[in-house]
Amino acid sequence: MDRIEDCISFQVGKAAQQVTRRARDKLAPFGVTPGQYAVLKVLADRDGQSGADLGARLLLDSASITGVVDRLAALGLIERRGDQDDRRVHRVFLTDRARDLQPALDTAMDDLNAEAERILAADAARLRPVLHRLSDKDEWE
Amino acid sequence: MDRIEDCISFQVGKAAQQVTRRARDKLAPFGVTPGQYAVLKVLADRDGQSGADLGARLLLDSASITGVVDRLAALGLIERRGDQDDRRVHRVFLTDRARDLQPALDTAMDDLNAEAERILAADAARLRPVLHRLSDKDEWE
DNA sequence: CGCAAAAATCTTGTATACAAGTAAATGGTA
DNA sequence: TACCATTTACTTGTATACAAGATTTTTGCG
Repeated sequence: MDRIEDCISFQVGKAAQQVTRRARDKLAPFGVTPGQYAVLKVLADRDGQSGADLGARLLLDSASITGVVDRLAALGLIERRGDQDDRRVHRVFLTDRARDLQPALDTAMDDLNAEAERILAADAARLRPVLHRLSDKDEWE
Repeated sequence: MDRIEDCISFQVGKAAQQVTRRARDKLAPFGVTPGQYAVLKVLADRDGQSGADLGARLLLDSASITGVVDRLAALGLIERRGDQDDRRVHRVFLTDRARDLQPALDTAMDDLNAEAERILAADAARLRPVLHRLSDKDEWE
């Protein structure tokens, strides 16, 4: 590899950076970041998940989850409640404010996906499984 | 989009995260991060570039460049020298230590690329132009 | 039962990335 | 020439992401 631009890690990284930047712009009017949106989205699917649940679903370690959940709590979008049976576990619940906000956030992200699909055109269908393979740590040796 | 996993921004982001994690592991024995490697690689191509040059090539803003260059300077891998003609400009030069290190870093990253190509197999050739389109801000409306 | 291993969360420190704003220097123009 | 917009780099503050480690609680095993 002579040029950094030919390095696959650079190429994937820059694509992600650009897409994330777009997501940030789309979500900014609602005061939410892409990472925060991801947590809200997972909780909308099933409320009251633990930090470990969120980390497993979003492929993030416990420190990253703690940070995002802290900020969502400060925004009044989620609440932490201790689990009754296992006192190590803190479960995360959406507030009414988060539930009110959700449709607008989903619309913004649907916009983003539509733009990406337009750019990708016929390659969109092929791209997804490829990205999935790269994301899977078991594929790496 | 019902699930965050179907969101293109999530998929690209997680692929980049995994690849970057691999790059970090490959480069860690040499005390260098992926971002630092990118700057060294660009300087190996042409020494003495300005911060603005580096930012244009690596698609980073001036604050990010300042940070990476600061840390490379602290590691003794680069030196800043003021430009004679334009006193706003600080040019960045590789040290001998960086030049000695470069071949090992390139080998590590070549390894990473080979692994990625193995995972991507027949899709590798198709993936690159697609990522390039996603990275290009002019493609986005 | 009692204790070591494992699990869940949080803390601290490092490295990006970006927004917004500052200061110094340059350049074009009236 | 005087002045203002632009450019370059730096600073500050926010948000990730991860490594490493501390704490609390649970679990499994002898």
